[in-house]
Amino acid sequence: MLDIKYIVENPEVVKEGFAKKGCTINVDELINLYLEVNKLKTSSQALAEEKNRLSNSIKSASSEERPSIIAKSKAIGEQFKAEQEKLAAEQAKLDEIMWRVPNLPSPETPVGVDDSQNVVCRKVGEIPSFSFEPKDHVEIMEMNGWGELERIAKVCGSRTYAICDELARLELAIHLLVMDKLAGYGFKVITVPSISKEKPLYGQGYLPFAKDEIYYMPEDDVYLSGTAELILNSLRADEILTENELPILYAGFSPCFRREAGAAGKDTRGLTRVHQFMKTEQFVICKNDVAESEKWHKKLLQISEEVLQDLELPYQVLEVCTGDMGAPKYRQYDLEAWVPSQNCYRETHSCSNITEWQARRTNLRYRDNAEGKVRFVHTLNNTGIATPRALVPFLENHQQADGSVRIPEKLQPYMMGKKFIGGKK
RNA sequence: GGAGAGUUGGCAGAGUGGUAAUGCAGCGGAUUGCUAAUCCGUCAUCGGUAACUCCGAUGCACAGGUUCGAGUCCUGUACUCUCCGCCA
Repeated sequence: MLDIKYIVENPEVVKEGFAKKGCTINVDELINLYLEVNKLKTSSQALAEEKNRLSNSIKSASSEERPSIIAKSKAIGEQFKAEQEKLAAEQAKLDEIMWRVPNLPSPETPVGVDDSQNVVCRKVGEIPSFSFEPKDHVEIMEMNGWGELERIAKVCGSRTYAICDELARLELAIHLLVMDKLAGYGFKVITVPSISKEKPLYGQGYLPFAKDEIYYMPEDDVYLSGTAELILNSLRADEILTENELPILYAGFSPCFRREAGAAGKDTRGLTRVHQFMKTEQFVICKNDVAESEKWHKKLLQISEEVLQDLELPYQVLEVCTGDMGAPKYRQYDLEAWVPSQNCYRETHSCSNITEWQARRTNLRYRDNAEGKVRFVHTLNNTGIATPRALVPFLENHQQADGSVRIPEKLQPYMMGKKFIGGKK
């Protein structure tokens, strides 16, 4: 959500931002609607004022005066009610649009229409060369008896997964590694529910944009969360924090659910794109200052790069272009890890600065120390790690000739000291 | 699932139909001057205004209703607490 006053005062800036984001909302119509709503507010407030004045005079009025004042007040009340209804209708129109207004992109963000125009910032780590015919992750799992992908699809449907033995342990071990790392950086580790009411989905900016992506359970009027960001973004909703509480850093773990409705036919093999997965999420609430939130944005990126480095995976850093960024985002980096079987990099992390766009939706504010003013916070989010997707590059990059998989040094303490898992017995 | 109690500003907490007390914290100001204290001001959102320290509207969990007038009365919903039941 943007500040409507900012839109009114900077229509050209907003038009340019909308164009870059591929947003078709008509800014001039929006502004006119706002001005119309204000006019109605002014006129209905004048009636309210008169109505209050009359009502309050009744108490001290004599019994002869009362009936005529009551009659007058009643008549104005009717007028007021009619005016209110008009106002409510226009206000609802305005609100409906405001909930669809995207964040404006940062001036540094590359302008583009789709992912083909994302910019590669750097490549880190060496792409492995194998002295044998490398397998893809599904073959490695089959060879080691680590998967039940076909059977589980019959039981639970497509895009589900079941993994076994050392690989099951590995999945959890990676999350523990990431949680410990985040805790070391001062993040508060928190496990959150995967069940959400509707309001947080608007707060995050999932709704009204991506209704098809979300599981909904009508019996209970609740949704399944696609990310802990959803819950963490609303955890402090409606609060007025003190500036001294900031920044607030959360490392949120949760099972995540996505319908993947828009991804028919894509990544149907293996663990890349499943309906249910686990994610440890980085979430930051900081002061309303772009320099401050950009500093945190870089920090979150650095932490997730470290995660990939600890896992010894080659990766590239992308700066996502305006047309490929979601509506909430001011600036976004993606990390992609090398997947040998696909001969390309595939997304593992998505790191975003949302500035105050979500805070306006959740009404999350803080009182500024310097002036005692109430301001909206800035929020940022980044993947810590998401599994089983991260297991795809992991298994494929670390596979050995005998089918075993090497465990990087940083991860070994979480795997009971093992240097390899699987392979010929 | 059943019964009862509750939800008032950043926090605490009064207020049983007639303009939301008071205390604490934070912020601003003044005064005193042995390291702190005293006093004054200060809730949020929105509209008017070039702007405000000015004027006004709205807000007592949320949504309706009754009334000239609702924090207060009525209905529904959400959430919290207590007890009972069920349960991995």
